[in-house]
Amino acid sequence: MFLLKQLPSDEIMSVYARRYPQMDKDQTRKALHMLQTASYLMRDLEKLFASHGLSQTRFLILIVLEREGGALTGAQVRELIDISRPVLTRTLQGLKREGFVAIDPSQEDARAHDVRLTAEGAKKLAEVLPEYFALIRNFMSDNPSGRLAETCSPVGDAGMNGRPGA
Amino acid sequence: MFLLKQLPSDEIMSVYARRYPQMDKDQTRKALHMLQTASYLMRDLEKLFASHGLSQTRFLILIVLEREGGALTGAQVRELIDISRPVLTRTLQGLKREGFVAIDPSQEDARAHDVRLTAEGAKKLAEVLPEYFALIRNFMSDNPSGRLAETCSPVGDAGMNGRPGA
DNA sequence: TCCGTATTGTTATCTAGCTAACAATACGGA
DNA sequence: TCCGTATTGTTAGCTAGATAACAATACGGA
Repeated sequence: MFLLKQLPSDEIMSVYARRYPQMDKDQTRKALHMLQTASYLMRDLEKLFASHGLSQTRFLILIVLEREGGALTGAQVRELIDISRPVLTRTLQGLKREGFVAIDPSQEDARAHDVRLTAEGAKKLAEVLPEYFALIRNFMSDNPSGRLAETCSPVGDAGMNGRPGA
Repeated sequence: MFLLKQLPSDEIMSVYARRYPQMDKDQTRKALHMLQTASYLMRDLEKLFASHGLSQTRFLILIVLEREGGALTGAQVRELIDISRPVLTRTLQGLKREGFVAIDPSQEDARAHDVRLTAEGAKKLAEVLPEYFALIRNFMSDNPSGRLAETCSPVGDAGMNGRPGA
């Protein structure tokens, strides 16, 4: 997460540009703005997920299980989602405990487990997805992607979660 | 962090668009791509910071202290960086322990502390910033901001950190 | 003045990511 | 065959976020 409330002013950027020749002022401005915008969106999404007893990672796992249809082994899940093995283990155990996925020993490989979405898990997804898409739509219309590479507005301590540009 | 390796195909997006009328296909695609790109950049930055004994938050604190010149109280730091008070406390204690900031009781307010950058802290910034700007420049030229709202390339398990589009 | 409320910073405790180290299993070449 | 190496998943222990609850201090109106 990158939660600098106010991105560096043009003046400050120029100081750094002079001091560090490897800096590209325009690209840096775009990158910082992207980091900031994405961080706010991630935080909003995490909040939505949390209100449904999920998290970004839990949600992603359910989504890819639904997307792939049948069962996946842990290793296959990790080909789709870039998380460490321990995080996958822990997250799957939680999802299983709450009934959103079923985990059985794999037939082909005694080391592996087959993971699949339960009816409960599909229900949970169906419950979250409408709000998920609505959140993204609202966020993106408040933070138009044109602005995504443009603005660098000094804002003071604006309202709306103290979020600049929201 | 949002580390879905392969964003949903256009076909899958269409399925969801049909099922959930509140979804805006194009905005959703842009949002997911931004989340993915920003997550990879954040991870690269964290790695860079870690190699210098810093973290995103530690770095941001040092940067705003340098930017503001003089001393700031904790509350003032939190007007600039959107983190919780406990995180600020803990992070400042670490930075103090390692000599990057000095913390003294505030003259005007017995509750508050004045935080300022030490020479060590400034030196650390000067050591990290060239690599920081170089990383951003390289990242942005590998992930052009045009593509930032465009692509949705199915990629398989590409090399380069398994990162699609890098 | 002085009491209620707000602010500042800290502690305790939770979640969620990571790496390192490990056991169990699979696989392939001598 | 069978031994060295890969892979799969787990455990232990770290860092870094978050909230809730708290003590100390500030401040403002009765």
